Amino acid sequence: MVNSENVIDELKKIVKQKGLKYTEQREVVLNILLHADGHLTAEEVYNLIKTKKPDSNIGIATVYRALGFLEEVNLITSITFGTDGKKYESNTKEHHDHLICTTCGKIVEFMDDEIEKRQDRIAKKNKFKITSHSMQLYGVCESCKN
Amino acid sequence: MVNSENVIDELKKIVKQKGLKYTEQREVVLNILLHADGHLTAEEVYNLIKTKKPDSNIGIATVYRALGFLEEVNLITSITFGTDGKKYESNTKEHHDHLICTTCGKIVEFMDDEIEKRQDRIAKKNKFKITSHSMQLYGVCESCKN
DNA sequence: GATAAAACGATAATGATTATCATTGAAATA
DNA sequence: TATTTCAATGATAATCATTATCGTTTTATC
Repeated sequence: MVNSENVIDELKKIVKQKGLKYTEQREVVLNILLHADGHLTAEEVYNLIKTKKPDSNIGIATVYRALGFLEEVNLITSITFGTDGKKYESNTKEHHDHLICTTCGKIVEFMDDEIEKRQDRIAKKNKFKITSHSMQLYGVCESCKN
Repeated sequence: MVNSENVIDELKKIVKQKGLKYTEQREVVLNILLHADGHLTAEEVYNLIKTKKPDSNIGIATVYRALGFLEEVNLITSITFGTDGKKYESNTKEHHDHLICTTCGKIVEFMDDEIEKRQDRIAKKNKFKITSHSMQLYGVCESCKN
C-alpha cells in the first residue's frame, strides 16, 4: 500500500521523464481517485472535482485526457462493465478482481493467488507476455436475492 | 458441443415460452454467430447479413435488438474490450475465457477448471449467486513480441 | 522576460447504441 | 380463411460517452 504523496511524486517523475509539462489538473484527477474508494466514471470524477474544488475551472475533456494519460502510465486502471462507461480506480491498492451484483451494482473486490498463478501459467503456455488482466464475476448479492 | 439446429430449436422454444413472436431476423442473427467463429460486433453481424443475404432487408436496429435478446436468453455472450464496442459470440462452444494480444488483436480461448472452481468458491464465500463471469488476460503474443 | 511546445477549456464532431413511430407480420381466435 | 391484436420491424432521430479541433493559457527552458 502506497501513500498519496508517493504517487504524486511518481506522477511528477513520469511527467519529467517523458519531457511533458506538469499541470495541476492531472494531479487533481489522480488525487480524486486516490481518495475516492470505489470505481469512478470520467463524469463522476469531473463532478467530484467541481464539488471539492468549486473554483477550479477544469473541463470534462481534460478529465478524459488526464484519465487516459494516468492509465497509460499505469497509475490508474479501468474496467468496463454494465452500461455507464469505463470506470477508473487508482493503482495504489493491491491488485484485485471484482464480484459484481447485477441487481444493485454492488462491487466486492477479491484476490486469489492460485488463480493468479494459473493465469500466468496459461499465458506462458500460449507464449503471451501478460501486461494485465481483468476478471469479473457477475451475480446477485445476498441482499438482492429476495 | 451443440449443433446449429438444436440451437435454433432452442430459440423457437424460448420465444414460444415467452409468448413472443418468431421472426426470421432473430434466427438470421443467431445463425451468423453460430457459423462465424470469432467475436463479432453488431456492425459486423449487420454487414455479414448484408453480404450473405443481400435480399434480406434487415435494419441495424434490429440487429442490436436481436443481439440484446439473444444475450438476455443466454444463447449468446458478449465481451467488451478494446475500442470497437461489444463483441458477441454464440454459446454453443464450451465456456472459455480469453487471452488477447493488445498489439494485433489476436484472441486465444482457454479454459481452466481449477480457476472455475475457485471462482465458485469465492462467490459462495461472498454469498453471491453467480450468473456469469468474464476474464481476459491482456498481453503481447509471440509474433508481436519482436 | 521571451519563446516554444504542451496542456488547457469550450465545444463541435464522432461513433456506438437506444428510442421513437408508423408499418408489417405472426399467431391466436372467430 | 378472415379478423384482430400486439410483438417486431425498418428507418431514422436522439442520446450518451468519448474524441478531435482550435484558439488561448501555462509551463519549462533559454
